[in-house]
Amino acid sequence: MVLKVRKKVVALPGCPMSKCMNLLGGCWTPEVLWSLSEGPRRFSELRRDSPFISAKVMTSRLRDLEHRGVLTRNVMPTSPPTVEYELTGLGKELLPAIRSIVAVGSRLLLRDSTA
Amino acid sequence: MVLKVRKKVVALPGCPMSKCMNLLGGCWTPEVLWSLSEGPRRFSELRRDSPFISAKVMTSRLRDLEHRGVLTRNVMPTSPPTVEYELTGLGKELLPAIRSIVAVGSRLLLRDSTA
DNA sequence: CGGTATCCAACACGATACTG
DNA sequence: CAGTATCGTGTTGGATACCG
Repeated sequence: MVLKVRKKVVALPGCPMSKCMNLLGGCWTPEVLWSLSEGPRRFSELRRDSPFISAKVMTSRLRDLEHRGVLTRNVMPTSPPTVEYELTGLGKELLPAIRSIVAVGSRLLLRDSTA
Repeated sequence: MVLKVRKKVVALPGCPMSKCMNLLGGCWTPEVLWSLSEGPRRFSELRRDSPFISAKVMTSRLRDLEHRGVLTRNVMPTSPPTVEYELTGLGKELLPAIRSIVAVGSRLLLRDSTA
């Protein structure tokens, strides 16, 4: 099992920050979005990107994001079913925030290893 | 009671995003940091900024952020005790990410009202 | 492959009451 | 003013097993 830090995110509707945090505040949500940021990916690819996310949570996160219009789910009618997830315009609008988060995180990591 | 959306944030150590989300992924954490972004504030001021945060959560959030080095807690030896919270350098490093989040959220709100 | 259903335990939150 | 302690509650995520 992976070391985990869990916290809850509660947000107030109508405020900009909440508007955004509602979309990316979910458990593992930023990771999923990040995986999708460079193009469409399949379910199993996403799972490989983030092996520590259980299938249940991955599914629920994807469904959630789909309902919120952040990504689309395309089922290809192949013999072994293939499903592709892709960010929508709305999803892509979230990327700057995610990139900022990653950028800040990277700086913090550097700082740690430097210190 | 306020409409709430709750989600958990689980993060993996060693990855930039987790590094940052660990710091601002907590419940109400972005709101608190945002309140502090323009200068030191007292406990009661913070509570007024975000009336929907219970005292217990506010305290725990502040303690947490203090331990992580995101903010400092200064107790002034006045007769009614006065406590001021202020962002540290680390805390200020998080602001760009928060600003991005707010910026994206604002755009999303506009989009909503326009649509 | 891409899920879904069930069970389960862990938190983390809100409310309340009390303190220096 | 600025908390802390306690209780009760509910959501949520992990694990496991199963399906088209």
